[in-house]
Amino acid sequence: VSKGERTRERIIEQATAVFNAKGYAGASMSDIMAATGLNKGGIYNHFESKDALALASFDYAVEVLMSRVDSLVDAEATAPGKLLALLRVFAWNIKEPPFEGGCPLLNTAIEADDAHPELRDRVRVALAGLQKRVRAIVRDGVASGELRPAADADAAATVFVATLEGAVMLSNLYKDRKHMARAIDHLREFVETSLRAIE
Amino acid sequence: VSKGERTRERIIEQATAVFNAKGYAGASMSDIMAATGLNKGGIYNHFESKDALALASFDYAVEVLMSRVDSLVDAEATAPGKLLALLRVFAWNIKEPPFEGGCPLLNTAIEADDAHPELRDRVRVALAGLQKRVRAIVRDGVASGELRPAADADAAATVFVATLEGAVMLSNLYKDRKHMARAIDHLREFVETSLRAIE
Amino acid sequence: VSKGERTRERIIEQATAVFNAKGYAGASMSDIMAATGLNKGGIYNHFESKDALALASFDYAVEVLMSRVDSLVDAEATAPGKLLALLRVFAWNIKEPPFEGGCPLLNTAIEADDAHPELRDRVRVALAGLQKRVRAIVRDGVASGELRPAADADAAATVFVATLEGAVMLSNLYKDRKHMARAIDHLREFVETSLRAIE
Amino acid sequence: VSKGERTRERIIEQATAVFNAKGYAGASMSDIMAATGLNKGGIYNHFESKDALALASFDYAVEVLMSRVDSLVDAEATAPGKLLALLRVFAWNIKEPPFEGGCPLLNTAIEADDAHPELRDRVRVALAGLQKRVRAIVRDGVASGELRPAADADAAATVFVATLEGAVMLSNLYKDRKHMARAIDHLREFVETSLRAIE
DNA sequence: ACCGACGGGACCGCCCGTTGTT
DNA sequence: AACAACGGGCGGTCCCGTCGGT
Repeated sequence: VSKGERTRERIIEQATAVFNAKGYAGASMSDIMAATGLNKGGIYNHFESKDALALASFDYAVEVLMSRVDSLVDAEATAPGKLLALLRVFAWNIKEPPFEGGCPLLNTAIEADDAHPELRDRVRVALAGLQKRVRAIVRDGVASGELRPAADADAAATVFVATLEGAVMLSNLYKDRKHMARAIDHLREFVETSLRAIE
Repeated sequence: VSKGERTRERIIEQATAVFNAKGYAGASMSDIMAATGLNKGGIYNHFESKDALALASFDYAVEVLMSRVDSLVDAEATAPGKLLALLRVFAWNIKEPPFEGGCPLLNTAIEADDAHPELRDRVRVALAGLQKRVRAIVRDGVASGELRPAADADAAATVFVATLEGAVMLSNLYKDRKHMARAIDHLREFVETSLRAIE
Repeated sequence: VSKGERTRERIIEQATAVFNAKGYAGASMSDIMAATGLNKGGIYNHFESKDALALASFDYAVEVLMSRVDSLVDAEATAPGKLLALLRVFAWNIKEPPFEGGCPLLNTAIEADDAHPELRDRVRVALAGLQKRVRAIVRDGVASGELRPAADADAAATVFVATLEGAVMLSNLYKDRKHMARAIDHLREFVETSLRAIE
Repeated sequence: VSKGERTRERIIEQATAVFNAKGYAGASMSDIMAATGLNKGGIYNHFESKDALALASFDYAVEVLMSRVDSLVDAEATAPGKLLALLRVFAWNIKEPPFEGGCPLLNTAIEADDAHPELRDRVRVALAGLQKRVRAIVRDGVASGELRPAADADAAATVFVATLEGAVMLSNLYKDRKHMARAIDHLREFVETSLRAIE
């Protein structure tokens, strides 16, 4: 791995933190210069524009987030276990956030929606990936008989993502994890009483 | 009402639309000049800074939002009726949004969280108001026997707001109302099976 | 005439001098700020971009140049007289240049040719106007019998403009009016021996 | 010839094209990197600054230009023949330009006049060389009796260069060779009727 | 001999807010 | 009450040139 390669990675890591805390528009290249300790020339050697850096940073954030999902969800064998694992990921993210300033998916979805088409498309893909994950778990669970046949995979995907992202917003706004805890309790109850197959 | 008073109102209304679509940092005074048809001096006569206008605009947005809540919720007599009415408010907001660019509460919560303390405090108050509303309905419902005694008013408040705001984000991101529809279906089911008193 | 109007004129006058001396690309907005004594905001209030100012400046330069042509050429009654008057205009421009840095038409033609289509189109129009002027004089002179019937108006237009602009370049390069003087002598001879009707 | 030597030549050749098309100020080292396929270090190994490269490029352009002059003029034996050969060089340059973007002598004379003293001095030398050439031909022609004794060598030098360079400007500006054709016709006529000795 | 990372600075354009003028 | 001129400053981008490495 060359020196430039490592610098590029370092820039992305630092920039992701800055972008997530201040927003893409709110973060200036000067902020990123300060965070990386590099000068203008040093950054523009690796990224041809602020936008290019923003996209790379978002991709990196998604990668980090999904690796957390993978590590906990893949460790579980059953469908209900995987769903509960996903809830623990969000609890983890609140307790030990990978990035300051809240969930990059939510933040970017809000900011990019009307302002930044390219970024918006990437959030769509990323959030669709998260929903697809839930959907697949539910479908597999239905097929294996762990979840009841009537379980609606699409609906579950929306409900999980919406509730959890909404709870991220509330917990960060009030700096109080109780909102996430309540959302998780609710979804756990939802899994147990509405999705899990009746023995 | 004086002429100046009416101008001030007009500025706020137009500015609210601009701020909600572009964000507080992303919207420039030029944007607001263009939206209002006024010149700099005309605006700064009524607001001493961009920030002051932002605060007034946010307050106005909350007012509009809450009046929708009032109009539908107050028309219902029972606790379950009021909860379902709240769901209809969010369906309404998706179908006929009072402002372009999504829910001002959510947008502002995301943008102001780390960047704008004054605004963040107001979002806290506004979202607390919304939760308090749910909480009061649930408590009244429990007291009146319409809802089961075990219904957790605090948890319900968080779950309602989190799920609905999360669904606003998804529906706006994908320009597809189905996410809101699913969230509403879920919450309706939640009301019927977990909150409503068993006869 | 409002104050802003007068400021705008002043900016154009000063900017024309700067642009003509340093070229459009070579002149910075800072140079123009220094020349006008105004700040960025003050200039961008009157011109939406450096380009817009460049175009206005070029138009102004052409105006000044053509007014010199008008004042001397229109004072003459005969075709040969008008042609010789045009030569005196170029002598005047060398002796008392309206702008530092040479002929704006020549400078702009060279710089804009490959780099600035909008400006190039304006130079084309301006230089075509100058040639048209010569052409009209020659045609009128032929019609009136002052010039010989074989006089080629188109060729004369090209020869006059090419020779004089080339002489401007040489005189400015060597800071020596003799090149212009020689070009003028040559063209005067050309008028007398090749164009003027034989009595 | 070493490898470095050949690289140096290649850089100069490519840079000359870039400088002539974009101007010395308008051309960036990035442009030259792109044109040469070399990287910064590769170029700065051979030239200590952009300026040094600009000077070398100008010298190279002059060399190419003068070799065209030599090849056609030296092939002629008589003074009038040499003068007409010079006209054919300019026709050739318009039809098959050695460099994109017009005559390097004219371009550089215009751009460097007020902005780049070192370069300006070199243009002076180069254009003085061209005029000296004409002057020598005329003087030799007078001495040999091919041209009439009254022929003014200095004036002829100025007139030739001014008219031809002016015509280069017009032909390039309008992308139309007719201006050069007219200038050449005029100068040919000038040679025949004003310079050539009367038999 | 050549590459590539990087510093430091200048560019144009836009920003917000003030001030004088209608 | 509203307009319009203007100051001062920061935004992202690109520049030239240096220097460590290959």
